[in-house]
Amino acid sequence: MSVTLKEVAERAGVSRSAVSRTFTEGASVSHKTRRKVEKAAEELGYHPNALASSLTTGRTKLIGLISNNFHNPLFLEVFDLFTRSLQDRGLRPLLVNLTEETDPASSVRLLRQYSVDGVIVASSTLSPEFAKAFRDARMPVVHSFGRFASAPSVHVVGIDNVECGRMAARTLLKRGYKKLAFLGGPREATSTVDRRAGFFEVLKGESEIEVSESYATAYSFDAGRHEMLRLLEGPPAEAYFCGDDVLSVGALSAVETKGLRIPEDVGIIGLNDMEMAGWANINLTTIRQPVRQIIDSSIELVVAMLDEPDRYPEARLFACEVIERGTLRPL
Amino acid sequence: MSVTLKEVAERAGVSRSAVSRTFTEGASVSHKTRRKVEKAAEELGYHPNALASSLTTGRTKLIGLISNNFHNPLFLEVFDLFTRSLQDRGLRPLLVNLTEETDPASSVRLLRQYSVDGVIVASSTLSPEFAKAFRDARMPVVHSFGRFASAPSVHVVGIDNVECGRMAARTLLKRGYKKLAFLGGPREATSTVDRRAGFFEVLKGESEIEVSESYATAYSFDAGRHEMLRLLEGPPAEAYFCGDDVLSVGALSAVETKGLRIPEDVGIIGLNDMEMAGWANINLTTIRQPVRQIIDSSIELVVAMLDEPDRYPEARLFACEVIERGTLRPL
DNA sequence: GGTCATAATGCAACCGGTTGCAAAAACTGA
DNA sequence: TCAGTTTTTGCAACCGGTTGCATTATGACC
Repeated sequence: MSVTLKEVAERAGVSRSAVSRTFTEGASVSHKTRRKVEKAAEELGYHPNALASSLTTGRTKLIGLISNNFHNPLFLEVFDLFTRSLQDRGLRPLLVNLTEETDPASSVRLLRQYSVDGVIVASSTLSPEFAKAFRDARMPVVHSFGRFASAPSVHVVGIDNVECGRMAARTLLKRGYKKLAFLGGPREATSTVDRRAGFFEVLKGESEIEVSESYATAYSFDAGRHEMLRLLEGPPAEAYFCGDDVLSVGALSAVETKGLRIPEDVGIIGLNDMEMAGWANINLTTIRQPVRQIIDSSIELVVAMLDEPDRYPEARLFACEVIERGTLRPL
Repeated sequence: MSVTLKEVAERAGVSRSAVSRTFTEGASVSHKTRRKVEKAAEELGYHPNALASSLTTGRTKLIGLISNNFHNPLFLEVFDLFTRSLQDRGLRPLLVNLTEETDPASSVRLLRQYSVDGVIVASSTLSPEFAKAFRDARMPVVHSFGRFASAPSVHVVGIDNVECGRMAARTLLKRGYKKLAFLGGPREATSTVDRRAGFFEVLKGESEIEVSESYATAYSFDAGRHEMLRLLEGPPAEAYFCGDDVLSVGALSAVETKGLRIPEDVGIIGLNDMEMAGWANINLTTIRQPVRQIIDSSIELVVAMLDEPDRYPEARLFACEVIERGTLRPL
């Protein structure tokens, strides 16, 4: 089948060890043998078998990348960045699609079978417990886009969703909206809970501000549109803080369908700043989540854990920022 | 570190072979030992190391999934389906993001190092040569969404882009459009070339039909919008066949920006039927590519090649269908 | 109970590498 | 030239499994 170490060794007239050493960084080989080996390897078209070597080195350079967000356009960007960054560091992503049907425990088993060096859980909707299952199995794990906790049980890299809620509230207040609403994602999602909390925290103090809340069943276009259509059967709020950008786009389309103008009649602010939010026909005012930084930091963290498996769990938070576009009335 | 075969064998009081056989489908083990082994394994929390076994079996159950389409929303659906289907068959996707910078040869090397059982190249813009590099390295490979060829050099699963071009032309003719245009994706992409060919083939015969053509620099929103804005500086065509759906959405937004009505002033037909095309605020008439079928078929094919590595290359084509929505005038 | 076919088991070699260790080779300085 | 030091090298054991083969245990049948 494939060319092996042994064949190269024979051709080069050296021992197998010598060949192995030629291909291991920092091993002791003389120039002469190295050249002989490289020549033989070249002629035979030899490439070391990463899996075989992982057996003794204990490193596969495989990173499990788990997500359940295969319907959120933001995650195409997320996958793009993750795969690029991992590749740049010589790591390979083993992708796991966590569907409703798949048993969480089975993904732990799976990634253990493949002896991945580390695991990145990329999801804003999964509970911290999920990532913890990997830690319990003694695998380095980082929860990206996960919920901030002041005493995290696993490494978390993401944003402070509560603060995002506050930010949204302040942004709306500053623009003079009096009748506000929170249009959240699924109630169970930790991100929904936190964003709501921050939003209401700021508004609670404000007299003469009216706030209402409701929830879409998913972070999706259809759910957002559906819920907004329902809301618009009654008198609308002046501005909505929507669970995320996809939800916002759904809500926007509902508003248009009902013949209301944006931002004159109804204002909308989203969260994420997915690429599409900037498209001219959507032009969504939103809160940007620094995706690239979160991803780079997640990878750094998981890499650091390779050498330091018992590293004390930390939460890394990145600041978000409001991106002004066309779905809120100007200041 | 991790529990091994040997430890289980010792605990169960049997040989290592016995343990190995307990975990291999169809091996000969008595009920009694099997039970002993299972008990010991359970107590120790043993799980076989897939990579170690791959060394002797020659099967890793790893499938390289290569793509360069990390900016096309359709591919989020593609990745979703690929990962699910692979998982359902007990295969694991090793994702490779092929960027402009990455050297094609290096991805061959990479996937060879990880002894993937097979490779799926998922891209409509890559040349058939790319997939061929894997075949030359004697790896089972399937080019999904690749270019149809009557004498394919590697397995191709996809659609007949020429026929799609014809289909678009006929659809526009049937609606009585007289002044048509092709707004293609990048000139180099085989899909662009083929779609154009089919489109013009049908229209060439038609007298009193006026056709023009131009190209966007990428299958992207910005490129589509940019090119359409440019076109709209002159007198517009009555209807455009756009390179794909993202391009179409960009074009749509340009049309709206210029204050023209859709479909009254300008008609647009796309290709792909990505999820977003059905969103109420986009509502794009388009040609649906049967993504699920293409993916299932690709996986079937690559699985079949595991047992039959020299299987004669074939091209599998799936029929497309026009999805009527709101961007073309009705019949 | 004895013969024979069949099923279950363990041994040992192997998959494609790595690595500790001791021996050999290559330097160093006097 | 030689002892002492450093580098390079090969041996052999190991990583965590699988598998062909010979041996032993089991069961069927008379």
